[in-house]
Amino acid sequence: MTGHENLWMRPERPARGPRPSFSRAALAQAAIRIADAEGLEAISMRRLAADLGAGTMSLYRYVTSKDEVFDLMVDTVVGEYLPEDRRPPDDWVEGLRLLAWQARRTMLRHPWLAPLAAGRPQAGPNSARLTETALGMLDALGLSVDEMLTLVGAVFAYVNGYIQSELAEAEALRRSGLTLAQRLAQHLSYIQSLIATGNYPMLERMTKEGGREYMGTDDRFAYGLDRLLDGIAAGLPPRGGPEGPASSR
Amino acid sequence: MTGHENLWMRPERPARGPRPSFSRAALAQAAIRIADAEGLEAISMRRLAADLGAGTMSLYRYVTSKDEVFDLMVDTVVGEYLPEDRRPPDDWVEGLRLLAWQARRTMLRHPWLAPLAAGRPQAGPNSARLTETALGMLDALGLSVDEMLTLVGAVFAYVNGYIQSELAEAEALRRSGLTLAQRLAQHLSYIQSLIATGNYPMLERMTKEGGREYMGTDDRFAYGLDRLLDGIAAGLPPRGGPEGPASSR
DNA sequence: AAAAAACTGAGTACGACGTACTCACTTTCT
DNA sequence: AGAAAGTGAGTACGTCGTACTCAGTTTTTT
Repeated sequence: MTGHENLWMRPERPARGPRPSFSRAALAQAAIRIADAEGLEAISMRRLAADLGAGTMSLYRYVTSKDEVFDLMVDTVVGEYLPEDRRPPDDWVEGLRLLAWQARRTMLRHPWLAPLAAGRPQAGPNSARLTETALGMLDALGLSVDEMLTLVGAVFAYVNGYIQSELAEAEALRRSGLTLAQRLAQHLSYIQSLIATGNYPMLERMTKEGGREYMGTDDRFAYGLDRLLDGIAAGLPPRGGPEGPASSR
Repeated sequence: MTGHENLWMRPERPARGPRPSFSRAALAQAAIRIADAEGLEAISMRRLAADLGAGTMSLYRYVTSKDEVFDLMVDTVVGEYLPEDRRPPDDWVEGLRLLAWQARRTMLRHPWLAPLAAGRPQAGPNSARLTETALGMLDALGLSVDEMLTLVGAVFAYVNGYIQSELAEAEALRRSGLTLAQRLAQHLSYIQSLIATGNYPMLERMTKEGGREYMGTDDRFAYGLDRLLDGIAAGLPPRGGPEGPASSR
């Protein structure tokens, strides 16, 4: 019961016995390298062990399940969200915007991250640093901790949601092996068959205006992020007013 | 090349031969029933076939891969987002808010939906109806189709992101087999060990204020959604102004 | 310095998975 | 009526996560 059932509380190195051949960090690095190069599904315990020059089952000395490998990967890479200079912008809006963009850049650099992180609670040291940093930006606003958490939670919900849908599209394209034009044409011909029923006037307009993709995906990301931050800022009390996150709804 | 490589364009029933014992819809229903009761990972082709009273490989007459089963599930359930009355609120903000809440309700009713939908582009008939409905709500605003898509994309990004993080927490709790209190205590003791380093003043404050969970998760969802809709509405041109989604950033 | 305790990494094995392939059979079109 | 084209069942293969065993090594204790 007092045992260390949590990855992050379990000591990396036991009190006695020979020193391990590698470390959790090395394990995470190796896994990240595989996932970056060949995608998440290329990671198997056998493959990972082979890359590390270890026996497959030896990995279970460092980690109790494959899932914990994923935990290590996520927490390691989440560290990249954090700006390198200790003191980010004073303005909290600029601070959160910066964090959001860093998150976006990181998730695009490691396309496996967004789906993986979305499916598990963030619990490692780097996630803690991230939370600490985000809350620190809101310190001067005079909100309760719960209000702050709600606020940054909303921003990260948007960021994760947006990037995931963006990546899902890219992934589907990659897996289909088609060119973008081919895929669009295929999708379009299905849409056309729906339009033929006469029940989809907006989709019909969509195929006619045909611009598509004229606004880059960076701009789309910025649009939603900026609107959300605008809305949050507008809803904050000018000074000690009654309009904090708690009183919404 | 003119072949039907897409699930939705492939005719369900071929021109000749005996009639199938069941339908794609029945397949989707069976899969949804399993996932609702036992989770996504309980779905295997063998299990699905057994539930349908069919041979395992017979499923591949209806679907070319397991992934297409997931496509069917997602599109089927996405249908539940749509309000049953043809004419939703006139106000576009109320319309989108309603859609967002319907999505939330559906995703909570089918906890496997959010992670699954996030990982694949929406391409089926019900997704098309959803897009049609959402765009229809914005018709009177005088935006271009791309601007509309950006707008509703932002809202759905938030909705998906929020619900996924909410479900991830619940899932982790379920899988750990602990009570909420136990899990919180465990998490807390890790946080405490970090705080002991003195580098986490905000987290320290967090443990002290200790309220936690005083704001329900429905309220948190509403907070971000309402702020986002506020921000979008505020950024719209009063009438033909220069401030549409396109000119952001 | 010696003995005991504890951890190491490699190997083997198991059950479950997605799905390719084969084949006797049934339905529908000509 | 015959032929074409579909049907569902069965078997088989390769891969996965991981439980278990065991000889060997390292560290702590006496």
